[in-house]
Amino acid sequence: MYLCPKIAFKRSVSFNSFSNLFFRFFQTTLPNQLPNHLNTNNSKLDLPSLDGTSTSQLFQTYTNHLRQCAERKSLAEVKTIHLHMNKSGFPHLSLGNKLIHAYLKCDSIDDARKLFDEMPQRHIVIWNSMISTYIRQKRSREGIHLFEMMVLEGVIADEFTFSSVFKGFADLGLLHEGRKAHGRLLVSGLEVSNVFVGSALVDMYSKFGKMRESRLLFDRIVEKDVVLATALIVGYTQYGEDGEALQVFRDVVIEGIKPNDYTFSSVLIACGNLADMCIGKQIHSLVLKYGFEAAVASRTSLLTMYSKCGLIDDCLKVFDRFANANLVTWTSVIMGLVQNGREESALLMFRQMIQCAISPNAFTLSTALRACSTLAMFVEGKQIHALIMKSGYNTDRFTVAALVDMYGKCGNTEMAISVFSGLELDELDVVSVNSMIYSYAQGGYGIEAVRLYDQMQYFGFEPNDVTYVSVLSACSNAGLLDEGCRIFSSLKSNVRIEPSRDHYACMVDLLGRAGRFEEAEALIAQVKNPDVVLWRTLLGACKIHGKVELGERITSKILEIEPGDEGAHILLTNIYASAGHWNEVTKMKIIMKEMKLKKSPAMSWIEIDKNVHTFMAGDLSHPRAIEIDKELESLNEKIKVMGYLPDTSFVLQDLNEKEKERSLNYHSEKLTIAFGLLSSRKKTTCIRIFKNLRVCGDCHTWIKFVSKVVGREIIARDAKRFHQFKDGLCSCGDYW
DNA sequence: CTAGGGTTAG
Repeated sequence: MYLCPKIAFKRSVSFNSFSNLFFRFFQTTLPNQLPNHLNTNNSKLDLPSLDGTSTSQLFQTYTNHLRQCAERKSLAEVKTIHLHMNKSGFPHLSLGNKLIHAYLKCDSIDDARKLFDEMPQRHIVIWNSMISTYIRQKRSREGIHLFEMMVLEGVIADEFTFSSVFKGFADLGLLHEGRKAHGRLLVSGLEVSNVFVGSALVDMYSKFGKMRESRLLFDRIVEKDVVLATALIVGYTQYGEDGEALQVFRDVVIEGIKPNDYTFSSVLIACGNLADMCIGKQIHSLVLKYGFEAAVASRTSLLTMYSKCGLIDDCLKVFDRFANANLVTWTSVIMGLVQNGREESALLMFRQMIQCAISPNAFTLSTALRACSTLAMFVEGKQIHALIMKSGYNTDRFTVAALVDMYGKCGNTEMAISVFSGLELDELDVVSVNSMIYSYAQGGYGIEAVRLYDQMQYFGFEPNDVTYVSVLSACSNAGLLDEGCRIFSSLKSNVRIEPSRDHYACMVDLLGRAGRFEEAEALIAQVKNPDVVLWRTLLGACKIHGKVELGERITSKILEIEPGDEGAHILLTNIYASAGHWNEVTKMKIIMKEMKLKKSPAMSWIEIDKNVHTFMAGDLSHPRAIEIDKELESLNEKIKVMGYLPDTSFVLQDLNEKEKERSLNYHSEKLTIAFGLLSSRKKTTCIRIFKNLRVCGDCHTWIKFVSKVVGREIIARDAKRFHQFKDGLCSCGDYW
């Protein structure tokens, strides 16, 4: 059927002067034999025998076949035709173009490039097609390289060229190069007369955050359209000028430009960023009016808008109307749930999504991890870690930061370290380092946190405001006063960061607990509008140091700012109680009763086999209360032998010694631990409990003894940090 | 025969 190469050569030499070159061109780009998988004997391809077929007939046949194959996007068929040309030695410049376009239609830009490179003359259309395909396929480097080659060869770029290259410059982050191309465009006079070119340019400047230049260009373009307007709107939303984005939207709609689903999704993002549910709802009704509710992207932004406005139920309603949600939509709704404090539902959704055979990506996984962190769900978190390892997202920096954060919040500093240290230096970023520092902080590893903070700067990472909060709270948790002061002064000399209340709060805590009240107060005086949190922190220090008068003074300051402040009342009551001023305690209780302020009751909880068991202080309502009581009794007997003495000074009620001891015995954390020990007798499992308030001093000592006597690791997360009890010692070093 | 804008993150 096919001609032998010799005959093909003979035929080819009889063509025009390019023929020799073209013969080589076709011969070299493809092997003579197609690989088996491509050599499908497709019946649709009916290639002519070359004997007795005229050149013009061949040309027609090839042209038709190429057009059809390109429409079918059948790469194999295009290759078969290409091979047939090779065998027949049929070369033709315009067929070279058609062949390249056929390859491009079949998404095989590399095959197209091979042909392109060997062409002696290239039409501007071919240049444009190659360049735009590269850039569309995210191979901007090659696209821009071709553009530069084109310029060097003296080919004049036209409106088609310009409308694709700017996206390439934006992708590669080459602002300067993009500007140079813009200069070339100015010479050509196409800048504002062609809306395709104009919107590409507006898009590029928007992506570089050059919103002023974007806006000036936009205003100069004569015939505006919806794509141009969307490019500008998107730019504004991405650089935090959401109000401006909405204004542009209003303006163009008034001018008669019809928004489409692309426009709506960006406008809805603006509403979400502004958390403006009023405008958001209005835009929603416009979406309905224009009939775009079914378009997937605008529905995703629609539900994100609702979740960012705090209307999580409306967000779920939108989601329920999705027939088959895609990964992005699922991820958005899971994210919405997490952001609105519905972590359990978020994890439920996450599981549902997997059941729908949709594989989570890095976005989904890090969101699910955030839900686990907030709830300190260690077991779930570990399962998601396994998913991450399986799906290969373990080098994604968002995901890794979320993993470190999850382990940190679950009190497993070792795992946080292990995940973090698995990162190569070039995979690190400020956020993952921050997560690690904060994990150290929660675990009470102050020295390690400070060391990592010093190291990160050695490796050229610029600390940000979160870094300072993390490292300062590490110092405050570990009582590292000198280090704290050093870091705080470095923060103050850092011109890029304005110290926030959080930073001050750490320092006030550190100074206050060290008993340096004057310095702490002087620090608060430096804050422009000191809020109650700062004063409350200092009030907490007063409690530790038994500073009754200072406590009273600070309380009145707090009540000036926030008359009904619950925390201040409770703290002052506690200060009076620990100083034994029972009359004052009674007065405070009456005041609080009159003001209808209620102390949030202490409670602890533990998760056993996916069930959460909650205990209040003195709470004997648990079904296994009798066993728990017995367990407590036996524990107390054992540890008293070892030297445990109940410290009744922590009982803040006016009771006699015996009653005090009894009250102490039924603190929620003790009940929870006794129950935990009852429920899991395996020595290697560690007991993990949570408490809504800070752990009390007597309980802290008690747990240390218990960890030794039962030979088990006990981890307690209180309102502020983790305590890891092991062999009679606690990771906090008794400073908390 | 070729061209421009959008959906999820700490």
